[in-house]
Amino acid sequence: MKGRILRDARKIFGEYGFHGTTTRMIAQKVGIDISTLYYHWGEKGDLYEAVVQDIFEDLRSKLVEVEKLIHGKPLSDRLKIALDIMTDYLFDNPEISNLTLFRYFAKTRSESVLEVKVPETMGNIAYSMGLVKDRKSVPVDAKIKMLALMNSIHNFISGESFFKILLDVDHEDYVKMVKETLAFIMVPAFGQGMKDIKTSE
Amino acid sequence: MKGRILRDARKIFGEYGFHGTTTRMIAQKVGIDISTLYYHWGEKGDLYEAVVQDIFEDLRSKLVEVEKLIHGKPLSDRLKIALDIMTDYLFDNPEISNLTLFRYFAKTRSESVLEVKVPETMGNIAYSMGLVKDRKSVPVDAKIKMLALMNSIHNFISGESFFKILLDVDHEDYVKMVKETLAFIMVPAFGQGMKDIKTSE
DNA sequence: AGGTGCTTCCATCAAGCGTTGGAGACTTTG
DNA sequence: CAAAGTCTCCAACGCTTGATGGAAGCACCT
Repeated sequence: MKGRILRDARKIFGEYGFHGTTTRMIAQKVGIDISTLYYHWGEKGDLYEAVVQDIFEDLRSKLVEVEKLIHGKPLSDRLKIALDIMTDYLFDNPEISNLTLFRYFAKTRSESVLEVKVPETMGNIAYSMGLVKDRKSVPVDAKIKMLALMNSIHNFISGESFFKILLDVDHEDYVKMVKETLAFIMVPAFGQGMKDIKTSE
Repeated sequence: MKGRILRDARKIFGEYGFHGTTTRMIAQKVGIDISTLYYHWGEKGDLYEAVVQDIFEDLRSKLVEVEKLIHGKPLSDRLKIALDIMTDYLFDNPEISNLTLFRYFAKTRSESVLEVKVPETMGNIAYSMGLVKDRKSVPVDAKIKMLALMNSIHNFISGESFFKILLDVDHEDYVKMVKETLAFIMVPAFGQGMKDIKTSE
């Protein structure tokens, strides 16, 4: 039950954000009384924290999976494959993108432990992309590039409902266009700008 | 007074989003009673619509200004200048980025007339970037590229408070890094991928 | 059968929300 | 000077919110 609540809370929080979500909405989605929800998770903020923690872990383990998959391949292949897999994964779990962006852009009320772990993750992505040689000491300019990369994907996932109407395409075409656009932008940038580092491998 | 309310409402809505903002917060910021606010603007949703409309017009007129400035210049210069000016402008008016992203990513409750005007704007950007030759008939793949471009900027503006801590830099360095990163990613992409169109000018 | 611990629901609370009515104050008009 | 109009605030409304206390159900052990 505790897990079921967490799973449904993810979706609701992801759609409406922290303020836009009410505990009653979550309880209704699960099909239980609100007091049952409070029994298992305590206050709303605690549940939210747990949800954020949860999606963060999911995202991180997915990134590890991708890293193993692309290891050893040439740079532009690595990037294309990673983009492809991550895009598919996030389209299947849009709450991850939604909540990540919510966390970035909406006013934070209480600083959590999570914020320390995000840079670490960005460093890991930079490493598996071959942008840096040492996982431990990642320069800020590499981190901010990975941030831009990740956010571009998140944007397209979270904005789907809006952008789909705007571009007047269906889901299938939208997914295809997103992948093409991401490749169009990212491959030249990271392919070219990184050649100096690449040759030293 | 009506204008003063609009100006302050922009900031509050931009920081906390629609649900995160209360009419009392806005009134307090302006320094008036809530009923005065209601006297001038009616219900919260109407004020919010007005705010969104307002920032949209601001953004559009700024884009027109940029278009005039870069007209006739070679492509990579156009892009660099446009990025530079828009980044500075949005750092000065972060509510524009905040509200734009909020509108894209948070659940919409009532479809507005605005949504029809956004694709038109994206088409105009694509035109002034030299991506398309005809302002009237802009293909979807050009629009989605402009969307990606604009969103990348918005992301860095809206996420500043979060990313600044994450990267452990101050405002000045952050702005510098953002500009470098945007140029790093966008210039190769649009410089290379667009050469075929460029030559036909 | 009775007790114990865990889980669920009903009823309810105080606080905060969006919103409104009405009474004053100040300016403009006759 | 009075009347009309414009603006502002105080007080309050009904409703939704996050949150809780207590009773009922259920499985398990003795």
